[in-house]
Amino acid sequence: MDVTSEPINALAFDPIAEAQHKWSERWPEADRMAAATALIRVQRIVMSSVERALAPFGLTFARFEALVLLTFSREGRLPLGKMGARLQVHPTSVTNAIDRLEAQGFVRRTGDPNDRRTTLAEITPEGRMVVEKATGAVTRTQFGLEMLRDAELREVSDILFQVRLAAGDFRLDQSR
Amino acid sequence: MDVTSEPINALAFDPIAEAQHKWSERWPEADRMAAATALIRVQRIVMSSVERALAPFGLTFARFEALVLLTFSREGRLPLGKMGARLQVHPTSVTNAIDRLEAQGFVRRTGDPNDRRTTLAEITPEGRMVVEKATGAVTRTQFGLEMLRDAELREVSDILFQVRLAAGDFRLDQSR
DNA sequence: CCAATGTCAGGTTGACTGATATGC
DNA sequence: CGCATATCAGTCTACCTGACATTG
Repeated sequence: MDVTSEPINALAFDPIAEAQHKWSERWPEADRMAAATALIRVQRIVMSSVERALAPFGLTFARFEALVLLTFSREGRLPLGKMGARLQVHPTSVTNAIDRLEAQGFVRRTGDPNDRRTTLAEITPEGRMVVEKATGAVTRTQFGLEMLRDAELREVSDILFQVRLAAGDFRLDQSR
Repeated sequence: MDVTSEPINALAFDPIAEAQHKWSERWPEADRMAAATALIRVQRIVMSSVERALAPFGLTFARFEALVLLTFSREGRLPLGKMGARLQVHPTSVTNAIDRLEAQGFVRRTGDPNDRRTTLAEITPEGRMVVEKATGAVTRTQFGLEMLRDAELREVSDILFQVRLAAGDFRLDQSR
């Protein structure tokens, strides 16, 4: 069952507000707890919206992200290690994702003549076709955020930018 | 469009800002894509902060949430179905989480005399002790959101409240 | 009889650890 | 030699589907 698309059992009140109140009676940082919990819930809403759109194409979010990253690259291919760094996923997860995409015919592994340690993933014409269609489907779901106005989207992005920056999610120097 | 009003050199190296720019050249809803991606990344930051704090206690986030929910209940016990509804997780996930918590001695299953279909999970004294210590550890990590001020936390909670409401995450009526 | 509750079997996914082969 | 790159084996958590027994 899909927890977020069709609520199992809609609650008669906001569970986060309730938890925030009870938390504050015993522990500090209730506001932070509430924000963190809201982030976790909304991430599930977004994920489930996106994955529902991707399922008909045989793609998961992780594999979709990898394909999109390849279409953004200049020549449609990137070293696996670089993909992992950019997508912030574990090296073995990249190997796994590329394994599946290769089995589906959406990418193909190539050797890098300049550095024979590295493996390049290259998007195939089939991969380009599926990413085009899948992106259309994902865009039409609006990522589950159709109720937010531009100003709110920007607000969220701005605040979360600070979190990502402080957490070292990326660097401000030129290392690419 | 700019994601933030932050230093311009930061934008060039923020992978989300970069993706937003490239996305906008080919597809609509780039702002929504950027906000959705930021939500997913920050959720990972929050999760990893919390799970790192919980690991020494043998708890995962899901099991910790279940324990906290039980301490918030009047008598320290709740039907499994109700817990699933409150935590928005799949029934089989509740069964699994309670299985593990029971094996750890933090909860115990009880029958409900009023409705013999339901199973109650009841927190044990050991469960109360571990949740107290674990909550302290989690609170000290500030959920990975230590860089946000109160106004920003509230802003995030308010905007995400709209998302949760529209997604049917809960209902707003006064019946309890 | 039908609905609700919890459980179980079986499968997928993503992430992690530790070890390994290869090449810089 | 140390270090980087990718892979593999094995493990773990969470989640899902479909089925089932029990009870209201």
